[in-house]
Amino acid sequence: MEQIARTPKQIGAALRRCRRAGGLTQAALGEKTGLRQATISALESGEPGTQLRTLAEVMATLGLELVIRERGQPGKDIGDLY
Amino acid sequence: MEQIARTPKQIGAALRRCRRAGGLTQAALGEKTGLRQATISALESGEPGTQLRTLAEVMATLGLELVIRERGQPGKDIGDLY
DNA sequence: CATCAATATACTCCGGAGCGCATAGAATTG
DNA sequence: CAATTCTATGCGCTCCGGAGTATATTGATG
Repeated sequence: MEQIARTPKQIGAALRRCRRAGGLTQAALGEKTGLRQATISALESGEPGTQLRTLAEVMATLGLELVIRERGQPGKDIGDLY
Repeated sequence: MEQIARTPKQIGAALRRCRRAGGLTQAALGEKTGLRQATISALESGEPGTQLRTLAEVMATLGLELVIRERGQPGKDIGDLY
């Protein structure tokens, strides 16, 4: 499941889906990452002030990585979008 | 060119390559984004405290997007096919 | 419905980001 | 080399994230 994001809101939404896919609650993820549940909530809600450290911590714990690429590259992933 | 990143440092390094690929200086990117050149510098250096708003602003200006996916999906990555 | 789990909000405190501004240091070029 | 461009760093300032803690609000579930 590759999720595309360009804004903090989209990033947060994607992370939320990944967390839920792993059957975790915000509190549980907070435990694993050493972050407060409220911080997870803010991140997933797309608070633009959230720090990269928080994003990285959550991604690492959820086993995720980022691909940085130019916009609208119609690769094969297009199919995964719909 | 798809760049993979898991840490603020790797994110910053990737953005730096993208900026340079576009022939921009930090100052020029700062102009376009409304961010200080020092802020661009910090982001590219991988300061973990950098905010998502800064990342998003820079990505938008450079015409980039993120793909959030699970770590290490070797075969699925068709990016290196062309 | 009632209840319990999950998520969002609120408060104070502290630290650090990003601002304007300025400059030091590094890299590039002639 | 020197000269110029680019990048990193410093200071004072304001603002807000995240910690700790607690409580609302929302969402599932029986």
